[in-house]
Amino acid sequence: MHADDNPLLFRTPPTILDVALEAGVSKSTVSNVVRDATGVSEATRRRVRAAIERLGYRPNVIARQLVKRRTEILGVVVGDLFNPFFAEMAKMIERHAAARGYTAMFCNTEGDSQREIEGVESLLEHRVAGIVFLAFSGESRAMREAVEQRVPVIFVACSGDAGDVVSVDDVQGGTLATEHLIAAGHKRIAYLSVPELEERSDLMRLQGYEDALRAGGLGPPLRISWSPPADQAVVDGEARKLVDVLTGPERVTGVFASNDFAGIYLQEFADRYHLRVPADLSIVGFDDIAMSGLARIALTTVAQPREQLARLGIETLVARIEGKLTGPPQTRLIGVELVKRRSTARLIEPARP
Amino acid sequence: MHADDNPLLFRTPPTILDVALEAGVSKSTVSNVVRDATGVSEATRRRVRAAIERLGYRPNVIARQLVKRRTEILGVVVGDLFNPFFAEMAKMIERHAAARGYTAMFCNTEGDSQREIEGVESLLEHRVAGIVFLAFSGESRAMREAVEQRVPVIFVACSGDAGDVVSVDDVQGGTLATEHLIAAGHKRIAYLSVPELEERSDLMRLQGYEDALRAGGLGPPLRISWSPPADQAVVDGEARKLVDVLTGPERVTGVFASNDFAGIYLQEFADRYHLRVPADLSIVGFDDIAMSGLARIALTTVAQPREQLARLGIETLVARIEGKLTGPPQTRLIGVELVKRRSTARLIEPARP
DNA sequence: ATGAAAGCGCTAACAG
DNA sequence: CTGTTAGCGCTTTCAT
Repeated sequence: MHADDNPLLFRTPPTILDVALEAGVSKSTVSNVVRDATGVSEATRRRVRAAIERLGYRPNVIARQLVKRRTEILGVVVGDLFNPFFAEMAKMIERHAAARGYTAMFCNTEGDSQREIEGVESLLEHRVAGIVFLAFSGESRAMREAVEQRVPVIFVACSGDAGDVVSVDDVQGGTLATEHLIAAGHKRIAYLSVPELEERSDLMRLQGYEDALRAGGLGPPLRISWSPPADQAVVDGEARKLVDVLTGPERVTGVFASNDFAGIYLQEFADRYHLRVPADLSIVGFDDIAMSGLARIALTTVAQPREQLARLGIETLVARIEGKLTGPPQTRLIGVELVKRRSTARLIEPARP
Repeated sequence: MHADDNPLLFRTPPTILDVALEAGVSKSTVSNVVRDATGVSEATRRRVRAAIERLGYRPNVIARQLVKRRTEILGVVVGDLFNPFFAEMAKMIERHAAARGYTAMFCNTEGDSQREIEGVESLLEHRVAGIVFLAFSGESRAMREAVEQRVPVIFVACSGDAGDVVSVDDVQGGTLATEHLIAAGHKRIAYLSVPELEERSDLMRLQGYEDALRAGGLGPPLRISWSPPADQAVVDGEARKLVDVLTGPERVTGVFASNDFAGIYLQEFADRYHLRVPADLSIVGFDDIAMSGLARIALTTVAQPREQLARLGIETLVARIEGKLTGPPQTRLIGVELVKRRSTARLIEPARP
């Protein structure tokens, strides 16, 4: 009947033609059955189904993609799966994509823009139907081409101007976090960022921090860049020992960390140096990853509604892909909430002379 | 020259034919240039390269896959990205795959065997070159067909008999963990597992636990199944309040948790009930995820060499794919080490009458 | 060194 | 209701 007499061993996967031969019909009929197209008699349908079953036929998505000139693969560009925020987002993105019939192809950029470009390049070669950026380090040639070639792009929990954006209001979040510290009586409040966070979100959270500082009559802003668990950090462009920033009379008493990952590692750093959190140092994070909610971590943080971001992100991207959404890129900003936990407390000022 | 006069807007991606026309050569020549094949004069090569650049041509991987009848996509079946162990493994697997020219396609099964089957099915339809299981819930039809159709399969940090295995010695790990508790004077030691862990690893760690218990003259084994953060747990098949197991004169003083995730949530549970870890309860985990190393968590645990697992796993799988490794499935078990931290301590026995 | 031609497995008109 | 046919964009002999 078909090429291989031993259908169970060492066979090359059966094709639609094998099924057609086996069922005694034409390729098209098999195709119609497989695609659940109308206009196939119930009898034929059954016969074809039986043949498919017998042969263990599985449609070759690649051939289908080639002729339809589109895939149902979504590219997902992730900052760093090591950071639970990305891992949790990645999981939700994958789930929503799968629910809508799309498969996810991941690229972990590890914050490296070269890897990001290569990743996008590879996604584009695979002709993904759309790209989800969970982190985006900046415009590049690959990006521009992606847009030119009309691959819909969405920025989820980050931002870029090549496509739709579904994100939180980073400025508002930064303000919320900083206001919380100000309200607790802190005067010297720093902004801490780690290299893993992509630049735009970083800048906007910094912006919110600066706004709040100014509004509170405090200042000047103090910006710390730190790669945990290093001893050194860059403070306002100058290399200093991090511990020096957190001790002494002029010490920083409140830190708004650009994300929970940074906040938790700062807390770890404080523990190591016997600085008490929150007695000596109050810390606010951003994201509200699961870990931050543990009693032992108890990080006060700005919560990102991850589930909502993922859902809206996929919804929007799929609408673009399927042509149900047209027009210029849309930005949808979701409000954030501060979750108060035990990493922040009212500042106990030493008595002044 | 080619179909679209405005190459920057709304164009369908240029094909190899567009490039050929643009460069004034044949498709084959372009193909030869793209694939860096020998036998193309330097002059032609340059002309073709220029045309590619001008048009922004990017080879269509799908067409290539169709004709070569193989992809360079690796399917990765992940248990649950929410668990940092999987997230960290996923990241490393992706990195090693990318380093060898393979792209990763992920399926998050969330411990659900139905989702696992659908995921594998989808991977198979996409004609992935191989499948990496980071979690495996059991044999299924899809699995059997995967093997029949000769898609190489590898089980990393888990096990199955349809392909090669690169994993740790779960029994040894379970023994190590339990022996540590025994050596610290604990008499009533329980084994705790959460539903997310796949069955085979679970069973083997349980086995190691039972072995150690027996060797230490202790017993009978006590097995707790718990879904954090529930109050109830199933203890030796019987539903009980978890807190009751951990309090009272006959209380369990040492727990070997089947993974860090479970261990950390048990610690959280203990904190909530004001049980002191390790004074009232010693906990040993398994995996050594980054979180366990934080001073505030400080979970004693059996470390899985994740980097090594990922590297060996991809190495082996790629060797199978490329035909450099043949013969029956191989199992490679890697030794584990106990990392002692502050979640375990010597048992202070109350004075006996 | 280059080109022509035959598919890879499938879908989608269009005929019958 | 079913079959025929013409590609999708690429690789790969085989000629030239």
